[in-house]
Amino acid sequence: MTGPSGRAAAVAVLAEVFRERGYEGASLALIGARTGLGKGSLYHLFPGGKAEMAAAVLAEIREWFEAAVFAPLRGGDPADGIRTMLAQVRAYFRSGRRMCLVGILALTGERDLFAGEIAGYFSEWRTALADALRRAGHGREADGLSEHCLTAVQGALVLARALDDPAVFERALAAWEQRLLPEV
Amino acid sequence: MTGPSGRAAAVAVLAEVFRERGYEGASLALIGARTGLGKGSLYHLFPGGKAEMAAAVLAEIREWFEAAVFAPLRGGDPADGIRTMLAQVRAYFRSGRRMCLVGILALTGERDLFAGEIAGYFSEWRTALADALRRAGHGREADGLSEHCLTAVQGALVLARALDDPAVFERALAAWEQRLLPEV
DNA sequence: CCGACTCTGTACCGATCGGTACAGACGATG
DNA sequence: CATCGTCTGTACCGATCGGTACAGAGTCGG
Repeated sequence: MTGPSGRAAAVAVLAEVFRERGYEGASLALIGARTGLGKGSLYHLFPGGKAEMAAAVLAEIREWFEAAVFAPLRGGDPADGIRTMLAQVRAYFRSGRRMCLVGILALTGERDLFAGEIAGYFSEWRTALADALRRAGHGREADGLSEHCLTAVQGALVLARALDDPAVFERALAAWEQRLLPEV
Repeated sequence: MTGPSGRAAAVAVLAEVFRERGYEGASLALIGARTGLGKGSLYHLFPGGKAEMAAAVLAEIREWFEAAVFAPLRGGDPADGIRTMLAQVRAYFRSGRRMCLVGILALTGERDLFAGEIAGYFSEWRTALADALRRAGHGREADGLSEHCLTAVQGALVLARALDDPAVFERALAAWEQRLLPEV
């Protein structure tokens, strides 16, 4: 019964491959090599082929963020939720060394294939953060702040990779920690 | 003597194709169809093939930004330079409907091929903006502000496309106009 | 009118693409 | 041991990939 666990392990590897090479750049040959799975196994786990692999990765990402980031933002102390978000995001993106697959898929032509998942991911994040900010005392600023914080995270990932300097990402997160949680 | 003008026209089309499909997604067949040029002409204009096409596009982008954005930031009135930058960026990215090719190339595996050009583009922009901000009165904030402004622009482009909502880009630019030019 | 040179359409190359077919290995159940 | 469903390696498919070769069309100065 290696079914679900095997698939989960494959999804984790797939996520890294898609992150590093993009959707088109992740060939089945490369995927096979990295996962250690032949085409037979691959198409047994993901009968829909490459598109289903990417969809599975997106679903897993969404579940992870839902549990680790969005839920803490929506429930409990809002300041704690924001602190949790910042810490989880810093860890998830490996301080700027790991890219955001959702952002990558949004940029290239495959956006149309996964438009719903991509938009849902960001829009859920944005509204969850806005909710926490509203409860934390930011009044009508909450919506704008939330949106700008997400753009800052995405942009910091792009710039960190473009300049090959993870410190860009760290500085962006530090600045937003001060901006979202002004109380000392 | 259609040489240089023909090449310039081809580069303009190439830029759009790469923006829409990414480097790997822009096949020679598609490039041929969009430019109206056969492989013979294509390889006559760009003997280095696809890599040289992308390099030519990157060079043209760099020249455009150098003249339209970086130079105004470095010389003349700093506030005017910043206003010019915001207006040119808004126009260039078509209010969020057009993507940043440099950012796209930075994310996928082709980054290594063009690492120097990509890093140069952002680093030139960052230092030019920081210079203007310093001269405009922002003291030691200038470096941080400049970097965060660039991340905001890149992130806003990603989010605008992910949510299929150019207003995200407009809101980000408006917010940064207020932040960089507080004087009314 | 002649080469010489620039340009371009077409045929073609080997490699690789994503995807399919299928035989057999494997483990559980009887 | 027989059987059945799950899993997997391998051979193969047509299509497309980026790139090359080359013949011929157009365009010059001489």
